[in-house]
Amino acid sequence: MRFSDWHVLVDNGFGVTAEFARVRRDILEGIDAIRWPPGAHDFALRPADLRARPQQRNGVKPIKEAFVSLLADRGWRLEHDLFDAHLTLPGGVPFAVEWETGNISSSHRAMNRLGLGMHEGRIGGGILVVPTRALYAHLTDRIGNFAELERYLPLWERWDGEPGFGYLAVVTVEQDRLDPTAPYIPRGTDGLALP
Amino acid sequence: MRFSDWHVLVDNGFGVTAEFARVRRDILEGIDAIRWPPGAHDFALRPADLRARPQQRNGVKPIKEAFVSLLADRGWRLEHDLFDAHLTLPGGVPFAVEWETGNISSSHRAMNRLGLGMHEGRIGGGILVVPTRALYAHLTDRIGNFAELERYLPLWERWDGEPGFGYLAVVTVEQDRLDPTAPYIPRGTDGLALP
DNA sequence: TATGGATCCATA
DNA sequence: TATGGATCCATA
Repeated sequence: MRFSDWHVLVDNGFGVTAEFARVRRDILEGIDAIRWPPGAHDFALRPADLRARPQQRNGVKPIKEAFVSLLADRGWRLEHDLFDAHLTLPGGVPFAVEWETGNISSSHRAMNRLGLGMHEGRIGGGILVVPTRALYAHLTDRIGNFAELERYLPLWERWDGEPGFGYLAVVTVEQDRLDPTAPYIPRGTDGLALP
Repeated sequence: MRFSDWHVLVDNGFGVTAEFARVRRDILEGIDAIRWPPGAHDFALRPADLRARPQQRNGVKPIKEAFVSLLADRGWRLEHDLFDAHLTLPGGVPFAVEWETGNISSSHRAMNRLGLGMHEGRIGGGILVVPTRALYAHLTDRIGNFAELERYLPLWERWDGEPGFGYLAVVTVEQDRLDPTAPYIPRGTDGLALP
């Protein structure tokens, strides 16, 4: 999958550290590891067909697996009840990453969760990964997406400079290309996994 | 329906004004106007049956109708693309109310929407109405509820004292009583519901 | 029981 | 097309 943009909302200086360089590299490599169809060398998505009845769209559940998997390989801890993944940095401060392909409203909760984590001193910073609008158009309806989150960014940028709020960014991802011959990513509980 | 609690998160002094007294009265009367079954003198809810397959629960869509209707009668404006209802106060500042029976994550978005409205100066304050956990237990699964929102309140209380942030509260509501002989509130066909 | 999510609906 | 919502799912 293709990394699109990195929107920094809060940065107390962490963004220029070596620790950050490592976080950034892990996340970019995690995004790059996402492939479709299984075994492909990139992420080629079958376009949604909104005229079909019922509409044909790609499901989202399997998408993040390769991402989370790579982070785990890189030493990140996966604890579903906290954040998708977090890494304890040399200074002893956990840094969290949330991959958000739930409903757009769930992205609001994820941002608030990162904010609360910083407010309570449980994490020093975090990143939310969401689809661009161009990717969103082909996935399950109403999935989190940057375009819709964008007008709320000023609310979260207010945290910049507050004690405990070390770093916060929204990272966007997109398909490498559309391919009408690719299979749709299965939806629902049929349990398909990316390799 | 029964008013349960009024949790004030932000108050720049609005809470002691005559305008606030009017807002409060309208909201309390709006809550009181919610009845079940239709035509009843109170809100008597059939208990959810979580052992049945599929689970039997009450839908939420019709619940807020009487509330919103009463506010409209009291001069509040209903504009679905902004807030459920808002009232322009003598000072010229709109005050917003959101009735939240969407998913709990949608309650996070609603709080952020109120915050953004104050940040941008479009409203002077707002109120979010959500079910208590006791009401939540009998409604569509994962509906917004106070218990689950509670740990995030410190995040929104941080807005207190900030310019533009006049007033913010979370108001909770609950059934008057459970009644096994009452009909279930009908559900829609959203999400994964079978048609 | 508790929490994060995934999916489809309604309407402007 | 855009936004808020409503409904079940998976799993600890």
